[in-house]
Amino acid sequence: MNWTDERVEKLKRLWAEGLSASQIAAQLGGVSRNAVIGKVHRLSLPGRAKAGGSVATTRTAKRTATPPRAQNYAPRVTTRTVARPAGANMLKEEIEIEGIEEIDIAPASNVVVPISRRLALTELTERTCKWPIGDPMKDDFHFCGCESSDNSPYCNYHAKLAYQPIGDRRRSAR
DNA sequence: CCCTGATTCGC
DNA sequence: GCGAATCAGG
Repeated sequence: MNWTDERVEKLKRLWAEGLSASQIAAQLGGVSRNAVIGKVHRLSLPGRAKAGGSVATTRTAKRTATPPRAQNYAPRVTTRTVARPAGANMLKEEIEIEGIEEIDIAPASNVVVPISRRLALTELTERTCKWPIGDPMKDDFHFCGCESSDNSPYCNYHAKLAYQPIGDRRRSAR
């Protein structure tokens, strides 16, 4: 990949927004984080205030202080729709999911709700939360990206929103 | 070990 | 100019 004007502009914009070099590299595609950092230096763009610090982490910590709104945590397991191609037959598994009793997933008021790091698909690792956010058909589609809990594709918070592990599913009375 | 940016230097 | 390798750090 070469540094076209378009890619350079995107680099400048994302760098100014505070994204890390690796995140920018993933957004641009075809370049490593080293390439991004090298380019930043060659462009004489202002470096980070504190070397080694994580801007994304800092922003997350700052925004986490925002009190969670109760509206976001209403039980919704039984009403959550499952995305699938139009006209596709409902799978047995999905039918069973609709039978799960409602689970109170509202966190206590003192629970810290992780804020999305807004990672792109290519930025996900084995230890980042893979909870999708937004419309996959739109530009701003991203994933939570918070640190995932052990043996889970999601962070602690989103794991509570996701379906329960098969072995732990509680059936409704009906 | 995960990650961060900074620097060096062969290409 | 480019970026992998490396360094120094959280």
